[in-house]
Amino acid sequence: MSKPVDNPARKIDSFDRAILRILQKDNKTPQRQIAEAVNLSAAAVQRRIAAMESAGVILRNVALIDPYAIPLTITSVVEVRLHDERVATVDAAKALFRETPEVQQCYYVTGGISFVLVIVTSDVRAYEALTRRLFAENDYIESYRSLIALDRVKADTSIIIP
Amino acid sequence: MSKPVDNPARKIDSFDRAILRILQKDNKTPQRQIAEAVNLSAAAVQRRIAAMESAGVILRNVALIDPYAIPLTITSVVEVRLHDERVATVDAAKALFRETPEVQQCYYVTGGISFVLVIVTSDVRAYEALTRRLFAENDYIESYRSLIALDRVKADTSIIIP
DNA sequence: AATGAAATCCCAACGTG
DNA sequence: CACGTTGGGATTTCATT
Repeated sequence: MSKPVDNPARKIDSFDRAILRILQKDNKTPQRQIAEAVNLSAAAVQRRIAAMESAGVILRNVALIDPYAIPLTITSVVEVRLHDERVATVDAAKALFRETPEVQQCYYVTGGISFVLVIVTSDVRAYEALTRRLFAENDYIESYRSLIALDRVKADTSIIIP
Repeated sequence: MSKPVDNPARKIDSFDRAILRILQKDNKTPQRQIAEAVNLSAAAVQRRIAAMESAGVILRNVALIDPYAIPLTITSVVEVRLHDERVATVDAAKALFRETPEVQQCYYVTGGISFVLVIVTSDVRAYEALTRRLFAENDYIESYRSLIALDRVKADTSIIIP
């Protein structure tokens, strides 16, 4: 499982939430401006941000990149079914997906299938080659289904450049 | 479809890619340090970042937040099927998903289903209420299937706090 | 929690290959 | 046209009250 928080588990109050709401739109917003928006001093804002970073509430600060500009033109959602759900099998699959840069997201889910992935590649050729390597040539994967995205309607995700 | 790039379409060279690779891990990395890593001057790095921002290559700069800290404990992948694929119907669905904060991601896809959503809510009660409102009580949605996430194996996404 | 000082970083101007 | 160097201005960061 993924670890929720590093530190003691900080209590998030409404000030923290207000700050986070701003930082998730633009984390370069000046602290003065944040302070004014949430009715705190700049120093208080600064302390809270630092605390949330060390507590793991704020995981990372990143630039969101347009995949089409790289260009990474193919976005695909893939449903993966495993042969069995033994711990060793599931862990092996998780490790594989974690270390594959084209796999931008991976969820282990209930409901008939095992994993849902979001994959981004430069073109269909690369996509075809990747799915062959990841799924077709893989023992513990029973089946998979590709859903090619026609539109990334809402996808504010941190694209990893392979 | 969603707009790829605002400006003329900037050509991304290997310097830009190297810079982006750093910024998507940590966009607060000092320009001096980036400069040293990619063998450019700090000013050149600054110019390239500014150019990529105005060209829309860099969409936004955001903090990634741990949903469990908010706490938003339920992550779910939902497959949605529409009654028909007429433009008006599809656009209405897109608009609905765009304006619903709990819908963190939305892809319009091929392959038997219409949309794949990633939804995050505070608990199962909120999730139940949301799916009722979004799907069950909605004319143009034929069916949907919820896949509850047991593990966010890889999910470096910008969580929107509802 | 607020204030002020010090360090750091960002940004514009200029000059050069 | 893009890069590098330099200097001014702003912001973050830290120490003190």
